[in-house]
Formats: sequence, C-alpha cells, structure tokens
Amino acid sequence: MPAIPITAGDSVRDVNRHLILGLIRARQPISRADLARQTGLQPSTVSLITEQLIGQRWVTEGAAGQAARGRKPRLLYLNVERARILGVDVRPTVTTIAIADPNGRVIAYERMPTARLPGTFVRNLCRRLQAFLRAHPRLVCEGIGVTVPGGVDHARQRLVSAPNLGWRDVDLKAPIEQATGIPVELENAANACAIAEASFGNHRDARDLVVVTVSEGIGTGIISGGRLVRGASGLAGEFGHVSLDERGPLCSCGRRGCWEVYASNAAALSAYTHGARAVPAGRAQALTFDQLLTRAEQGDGRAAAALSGMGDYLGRGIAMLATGLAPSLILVVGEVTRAWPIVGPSIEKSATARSSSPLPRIVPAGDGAEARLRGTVALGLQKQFGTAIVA
Amino acid sequence: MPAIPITAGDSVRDVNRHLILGLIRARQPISRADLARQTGLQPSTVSLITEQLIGQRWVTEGAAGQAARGRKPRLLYLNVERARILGVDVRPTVTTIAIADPNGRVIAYERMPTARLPGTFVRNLCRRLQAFLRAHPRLVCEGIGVTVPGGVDHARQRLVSAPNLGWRDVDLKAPIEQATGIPVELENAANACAIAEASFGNHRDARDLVVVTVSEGIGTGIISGGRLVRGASGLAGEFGHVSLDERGPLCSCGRRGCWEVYASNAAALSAYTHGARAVPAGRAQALTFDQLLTRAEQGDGRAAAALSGMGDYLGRGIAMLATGLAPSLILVVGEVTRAWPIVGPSIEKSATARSSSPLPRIVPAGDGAEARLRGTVALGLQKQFGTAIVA
DNA sequence: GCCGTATTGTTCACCACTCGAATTAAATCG
DNA sequence: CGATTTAATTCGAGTGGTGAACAATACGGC
Repeated sequence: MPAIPITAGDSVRDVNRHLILGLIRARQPISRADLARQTGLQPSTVSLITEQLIGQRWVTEGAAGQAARGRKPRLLYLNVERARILGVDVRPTVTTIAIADPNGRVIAYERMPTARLPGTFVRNLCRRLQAFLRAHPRLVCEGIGVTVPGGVDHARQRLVSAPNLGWRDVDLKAPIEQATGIPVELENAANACAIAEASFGNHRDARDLVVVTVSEGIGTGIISGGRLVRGASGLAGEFGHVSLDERGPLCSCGRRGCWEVYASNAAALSAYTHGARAVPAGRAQALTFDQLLTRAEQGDGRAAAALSGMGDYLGRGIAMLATGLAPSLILVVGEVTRAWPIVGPSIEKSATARSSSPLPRIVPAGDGAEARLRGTVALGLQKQFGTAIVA
Repeated sequence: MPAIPITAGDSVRDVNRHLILGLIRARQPISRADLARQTGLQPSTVSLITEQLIGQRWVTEGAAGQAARGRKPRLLYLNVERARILGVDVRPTVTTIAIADPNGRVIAYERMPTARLPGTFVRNLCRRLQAFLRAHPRLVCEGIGVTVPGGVDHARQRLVSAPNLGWRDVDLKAPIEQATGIPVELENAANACAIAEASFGNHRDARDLVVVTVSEGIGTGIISGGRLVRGASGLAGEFGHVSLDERGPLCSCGRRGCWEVYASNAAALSAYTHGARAVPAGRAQALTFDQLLTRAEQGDGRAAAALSGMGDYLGRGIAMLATGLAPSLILVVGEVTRAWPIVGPSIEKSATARSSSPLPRIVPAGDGAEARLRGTVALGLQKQFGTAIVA
C-alpha cells in the first residue's frame, strides 16, 4: 500500500509519474531538462519516468527544440491518441456528447434531446454512449465527464437538485459506469468550466479564478489556490442566489431579488420586452435571447440598452465576488459574451464603482457550449492526471 | 534534494515525518497503531518515525490507553515543552504578545500600546520581543505568528493596508526576524482565527468553515477543503465590504451600504444612541460596545433591540456566505458573542429567511482575543507542522 | 576545421526508506 | 492457563531516487 498518502493509495513512483505526466500535459512541449527543473527531481529520475511513459505510449517525443547554446532539447508531447475522454454536457433541452483528446480538443460530438424524466434520460444516454463507443472501437476511452446545471454532492457523486431540469437526487454515475465500464466524474457546469479554464486554454496558470456562467440562471465556479471550492456538501458556488435586494422580484428559488433574477438572460429579455428590470419567475418570453443579441448587433438601441443593463447587474455580483474572493481573473461564460462590446464595458464600469480594491481582469470566455465540453474533458482526465489543475 | 516535491525540498522521510507529527498534534493522544491506520503507512514505518520523533523530543510517550481486547496501546503526545510559539496580535489600540505551546495553550502574555506610526510600533515591538525572549531564556521558540487587522499580501509577507490602523504597505516580517532570529508568519486576523479553529479547538475536523469576525469592521476567514482561501493577492475575505444596499450609508472604504456598516459593533451602538440603523463613518460614539452589552444583560430593552437588529444584519451577510460557499460551519467571533442569547436566534432567523438550502451550524466562538492569539500560534506552527489545518 | 564551453540526456553504483512477514509483548476471555 | 486479539518491534528484501560521471550535441572563436 501507500508510502505517500498524497492521493492515498499511490506509491512514490506513482506520485512522481503523475507529477511529470501532469506537467507534460500542462506545459507541452517540454524537455526532460525543463521537467527536472520544474519538478525538482533529478534529471536521471525524469529520464527513467519519461522512458516509462513513452513505453506506455502516454508521451511521444517530437522534434528537437531551440536553445541558445548547447545541445538542443528533445521535446516531449502528450500522446493525444493514447487516451480519449467522453464528455456529456446535460442542458435543459439538449444534451451534447463529445469525444475529445487530453488537450481538450473535441474530435467529434453529437446531440440528443434531454428527456424530461431523469430515468428515461439516463436510459437514452446509456444507449447513445454504448452506440458511440461501438462506432469508435479503436479509441481508448479513459474517462467520462458529466456536467449538469445543478448542485452535485461530490462525495456521493449524485445530482442533488437541478431546478432548470426539475430533477432531484439523481444517480448519473452508477448507471453510466455500468453501461460503459468507464469511470464517470460528475460535476456542476460552472465548476467544470472553472476546471477547464484552469486546465486548458489561456488561463492555465491562474490559480485563483472565478467563472460566472450566465444563461437561464447564474452559476459560479471558484478556484482558489489551484483547487476547486466545493464546500462541505459540494454545493458551493450558488452566488447566483444571493439577494441583491430584499424587496426585489421573486426568484425560482422562492426568495426575492437574487442576483440571477436581475442578470440572467431572461432578465435582459424581460427588460427589453416589458421594460421591467427583472423577470418574474415562470413567465414565458416571446423572444429568445439569441434574437435579442442579434437585434443589438443590428443596431437596435433598446436591445443594446437591455444588454447594457444586464451588464450593470452582472457587475454588481462580480464586484461581490471580487471583493470577497480576490481572484486574479474573472471569466464570464454564456451567450451574453457575444455582445461583449456592449456588456463588457458595462460590467467593468458597474463593478469598478462597487469595488474599493483594484478589480481583477474580467474576461469573456465564449458561450457556454465549448467551455462546458472542455470542462467535461478536464473532469474525465482527473483520474489519469491527478488533481490536474496546473501542477 | 527532493524526491516528492509536495512541500518542495522535502525527502520522502520528511514528508512522512511531517504527516505523522501533524497527526499526533491534531489527534493526540494517539497510538502508533492508530497512526498507521490513519496514514496508511505500515506499523513498522510508524514505529521507526515515532522513535525518531521521541528521540528529537518532539513527542512523548504517555500512559497506556484503553482497548476492549488485546494489548493496550501506548499513547503518544506532542511534547509541549519542545516548541514554543510567540504570538503577536496587533489591534488598533493595544497589541498582545503571548507565548504558547503547540497545543495553542497560552503560557504567558503581556500587552503594549499600539503606536500610531508603524515605524515606531515595529521598533517598540522588537524591543519587547527581545526582552520577552531574554526573560524566558530556556524556552525553545520555533516561530512567531503575527496577526493584523488588515490585508496581507501573503506572497510578499507584507501588510498591504490596515484602515483601522491607518497603515499602508508595512513590512513587519523582516524587522522582527532580524531582531529575534525566529521565522515570522504574517496573517490577517480573520484568516488566523479560521486557521486556529481548524487547527485547535472543537472544530478541528471541519474542512470547510467560515469565520466571521465582528468588531469595528467585519472580516471573514474562509477555509475550503482544509485550506485557507487567500485569493490571488492574499486579500480575499473582504466580504465585509460587499454592499447590501446601494443607497445605504457611507462606509470607511468610500462606498455605500457595506455589510459592516450595518452589522459592526459601531452600527449597533449607533442604532442604540441615535436610533439610526447604521452609523455614518467617522462619527464618534459616547457609549462603548461593552457598555451596550452590559445594559442588554441588565435588561435594557432598547439595548437588546439594537443587538437583535445587529444580529439581523449579521444574518444577511451570513446567508450570503452560506449560499455562496456552503461551509459546514460558520463561526462568529467578537465581543457580540457575549450577547449570543439575543444575537444568535436573531442571526439564525434572518439567515434562514434568506437561504434556500439548509443553513450550516452557526456557532459563537468567543470574543476575538483568544481566537486571534490561538491564530498566531497556528501560524507560527505552520513551519513545523506543514500546512497544518487538519491532516 | 578544431577546440573550449554550455546544455541535454543516459548509465550505474549507492543508499535511504518503505514494505511485508514474522516475532515479541501485553491484555482479555473462557 | 492456554486461546485469541491487538500493539509494537525486528529484519530481510526490493523499490526507487540520488549524484556523479559520461555521452551526445550544438555553437562560437580562432
């Protein structure tokens, strides 16, 4: 059994193997010498371990790199063919299944409708996954990451509640693992986005960042010191349901004036169609948010004003997160990023006015789709690359 | 050099030594067999390492413990004489210097006035510390923990700003280390309280807790997954300056309606004396908060009402922390805990009304003095016991 | 072209350290 | 008083990192 119960159950070699493999993934291409410097291990040790990793086909050796003087380094890459990850992104109307390589690049994906009843959905999903795997028999799939728009009890790996789906206490892990034989990681969508941003992409070195997902509701994924903040029950990140105004409109959660009542897509729609500042829960909208974005792009002043107002409210919550958590970076994810020229300055202005200390950078990170899919990949990778999230 | 760069620079043995020493501190008294079970190490390895630790006088062997069947275990204790910690708790008017054992028990302490100018203060403090050490020449002092009521840049180990003190960008570490030759750890007071609660006391197993310190202002210390949430700059935890009402009274930070404007000691005083709900910044009070507490205890209905109102506002912020961070425990620290029979239910009621998910336990943890001192001890111990914070 | 220098990567003997199994020690129970 | 159970120690074996020497490049100056 274990020597170093860092990730209990690992031997010393396992720890270092994970360390090096994780570093190769995060910093590729990278030379053995650099690995030795960055890990603090001896070059000899690094050589041994990388030799093993190449033998197991986890790593490939590429062309020689550049060096000012001396022998040129031989660069190491992650072998993207060695491990594939299945990602399942569950959304209220549509669920996306994707297969990706360990760099987070999506190779293929398909969509399926999200059934209303969780039982039906799980059965359908398992069938689709099995068909997907049969259709790609040569792929070595090492993990499945599942993201859901709701609270996940991470210890028990169960979906606790997803208001937008109307589901409560659903076991997604066991049935999928049984149907596919591949380990499943379940996570809240905003948390998955945060992990994805810290694992791949432009912000992989950020160790303190907050992701704000904006769509029907608002979710937050918090990474502090390179680790996800999950809270005791795994239900942290519900800042969307912090009240900005006690006397505000009713929210789907039953209370009043929640941040997401003011700053969600639906709120902007409501501001546009009814001139109201916030949307009463449950009222249907004639226009879609996409259409609103298009109108703003086409020069509709009232649409732009609605989006600008949404940015103002987003800024309020972002100011709260910035003052309370002091991240180095706040990422906004959602359809609304399409209108960043309008929304971005509005957020910036609103948040600046409400924050005493200098604000962190506030950056748009695409509509949710890609971020969530990359999140599922990061999740599926965790088993292979340790805690991932930088090394 | 290192094999396992967990805390870079440590060998395998060092890691396990730290692991076991930390576990003995946290779970003492404990048998070797229990250590083996809890670490996953072999009993033989544990025996070897504990033998070393006993030889180095870090650990002592006490009486035999109880067991239902079989040989009775020989219990191990931390040798409280081996390492002492100096704690320095800097407050606006008075600074406390204490010497404590690694269990957080204060052996002796003394107070000194806090000079207005940081330069003067540091000189005075260094003299006092040197005298303190000369007066106790036989104590092995392994670390100095310093807590300040302000933001600390943990990477640079500098006090960034302390509004209550009027200090900005002060180096407390280097001068004290130079004067005493003992390593110094600097930390924000609320963070130190959080570390103390997770290290000592009744809540040492809590891995997700939030400490709310209530005095002139409101500070929060967040521990998530057993680790302190510091934020990128080390300035996380400023939830006291999140605005509850945009149109609220001015706060010392320059913005309006901050949580601490409504829920600090001064706010309760103002509610009592002026009938106002919040205190305008900078206005002096005739009554002290202690006197207000005494009046409430003596049956003054208006005093009780002021405190109850303070609890109501405390509950609002606590609801925000509970929803956003989902800790298993929220600890309230400050003089206000003296009036817990009044304030506690008021907080509970207010927070419950503003939170959809079930609230974590909300517990009073004494006025700040003891908590902050134990926080300084926990800080000073970090060098010796690794990251501390549970094992 | 050749040699000094700088840097990468490999080989190998040594040894620290953990494991695992056997053994000793101590306590309770029938 | 022996059987059983749990605690702690002893010791041989093997894993695996270290460190130093060495091999392999590459470049620049002469």
